[in-house]
Amino acid sequence: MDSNWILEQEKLKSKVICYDMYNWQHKRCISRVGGMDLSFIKGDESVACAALVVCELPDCEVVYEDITMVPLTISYVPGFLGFREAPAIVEAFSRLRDTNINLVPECILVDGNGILHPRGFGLASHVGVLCDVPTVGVAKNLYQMDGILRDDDQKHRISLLHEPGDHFALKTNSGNTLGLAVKTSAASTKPVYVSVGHKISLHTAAWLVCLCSKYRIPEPVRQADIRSREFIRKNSFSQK
DNA sequence: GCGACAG
DNA sequence: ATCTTGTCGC
Repeated sequence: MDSNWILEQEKLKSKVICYDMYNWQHKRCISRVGGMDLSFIKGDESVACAALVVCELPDCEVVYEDITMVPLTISYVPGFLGFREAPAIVEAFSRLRDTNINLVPECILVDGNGILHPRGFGLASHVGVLCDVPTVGVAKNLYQMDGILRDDDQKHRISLLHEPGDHFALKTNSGNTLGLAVKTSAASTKPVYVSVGHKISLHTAAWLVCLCSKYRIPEPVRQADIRSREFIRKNSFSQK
């Protein structure tokens, strides 16, 4: 079952575009940024709450939200997160396109990695290709691979990050830059790991993440996280 | 065999 | 991911 997933990732990965398809950064014309996240229930592996929110710049005011309970068919397997979480987001994005095309965001921030992934195809790229929308991967923890390690050198470079916007490249042994460790808020010690999802350059991706960050986690993703958790709590799905 | 392992 | 409250500090 794993080999089929690898073939599927390789097939979809060939469609990934790692450069800007629009000139938002130069013209400063981004108006809406999406964010997605899934929350789970402690003792229930069968369902999860998926959230897709749309924030409007420059203040990241939430102008749209789609919070839904979704069935889970696949368990979490490191390296294959897309197969577990992408379907719910693809459906939510499809609903948004069908019902509120005027609120469709220019880009979606995804919690998880883009091409900063063992096979270059993380959740953010998965969502980007399936929805054919620009995406950025924003991971809270580093997925170690190819010489990109949480070693002392890594810790040292993190300690050198001071101002929001400070960052350093995450390079493989062969010298390829797969992502950036970015300090997004003055208060946080931990950086966020940004990588290209689809149809955006790494530089623009980091710029956008910083543009949307009031706290460590960029607002669109943070709001999706808050709202999906709250939905589970209010509906007492936890007492199962 | 042992350790690693986004969410 | 989730289990979990308050608390120390800017």
